[in-house]
Amino acid sequence: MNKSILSTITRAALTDFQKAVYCATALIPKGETRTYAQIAAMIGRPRAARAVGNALNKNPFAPAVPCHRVIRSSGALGGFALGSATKKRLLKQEGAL
DNA sequence: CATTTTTACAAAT
DNA sequence: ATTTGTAAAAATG
Repeated sequence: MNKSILSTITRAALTDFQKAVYCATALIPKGETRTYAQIAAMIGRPRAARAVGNALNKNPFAPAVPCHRVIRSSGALGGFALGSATKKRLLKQEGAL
């Protein structure tokens, strides 16, 4: 309903946490990868790896932030809005894999 | 504004 | 592989 849309727009303003996540993710050097835990630790929330993934998922700067460089500690690519296949391909292209 | 649900994680079992 | 713990946003009321 309209209420949901309004709620989304109201919260569309980036929070400090989101800003930190996008910044840290954008700082990842090309050809390297970071785990969600590393990003979380970088921004001061070492226990918020999950929240980091959440922020990247909503990532309003889709092409601005290299979310494809962020993977899980287990080595899994995690998820990707454009599909895990695309993410894997991008990492391979950069030489991260 | 408070409460509940969901989530692209991580560590332990 | 399954369970538990943690953190934040979106949805719901």
